[in-house]
Amino acid sequence: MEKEYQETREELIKSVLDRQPADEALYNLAELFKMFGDSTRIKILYAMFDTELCVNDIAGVLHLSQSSVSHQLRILKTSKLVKSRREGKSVYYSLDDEHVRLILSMGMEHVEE
Amino acid sequence: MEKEYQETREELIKSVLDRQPADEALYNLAELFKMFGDSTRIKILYAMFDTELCVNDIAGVLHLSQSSVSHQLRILKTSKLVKSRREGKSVYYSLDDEHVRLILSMGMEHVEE
DNA sequence: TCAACATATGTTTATTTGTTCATATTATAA
DNA sequence: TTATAATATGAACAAATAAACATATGTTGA
Repeated sequence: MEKEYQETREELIKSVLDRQPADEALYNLAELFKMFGDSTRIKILYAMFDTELCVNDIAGVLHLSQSSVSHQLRILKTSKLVKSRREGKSVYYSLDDEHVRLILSMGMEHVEE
Repeated sequence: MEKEYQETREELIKSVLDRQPADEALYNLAELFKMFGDSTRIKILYAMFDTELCVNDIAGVLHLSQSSVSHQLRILKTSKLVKSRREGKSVYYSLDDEHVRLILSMGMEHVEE
């Protein structure tokens, strides 16, 4: 009856709230995925999937402007998705973390279905 | 020497290009991640992590407007991340795919470090 | 120190996108 | 069939953001 349904519903709502991660965690999670949510950045990340590359190489390979690549790399670095090291005039970028590869692969799997 | 380095470099570039997925696949991948790249949508998805919910419940639990939730659910449904079934006046939404849970979990793991 | 090369960064602009408000659609019960 | 509840949708607006352009910074070799 009505009363029982109400209680069950409230319990459901309560359990959802209990399981729901803190807003801050979810905000950070969204920020993380946002990094992968742009074609240019995805291309850059994939190009570095198993090798480090310098800015000019990335721009050349992907037919992007140096400025655009540099801007995006900065964003990716701020988000700790890539790291860099300087060698002479060049700066070599690479994926910062095995998780980045995992997330990329997992997403690609889903898309390829 | 210069020549050898050049060849190695060119080979590297070539191998990167060989491994790089098609632009269309990368575009689709970016579109997928874009869905997870918004706080509101992430909250909605997480709320449905292990239960179906109707629009009003989601709006109530997450303190969002009915309109906003409905708009976002439509976007999520178009992207095949959620599915829905109607029961009387209510429409129940749930995650469409085990991959969605996996991607959420993988991302959360990375964030929680 | 100066020229060149590689990268970084500031600014502007155009586009995308999430929210709100108003209204339409759909379904149920009286 | 009419009132009400639940959801969907269209339009306007504001905020976020990616790209382009110009310029600055840093590095090396002559």
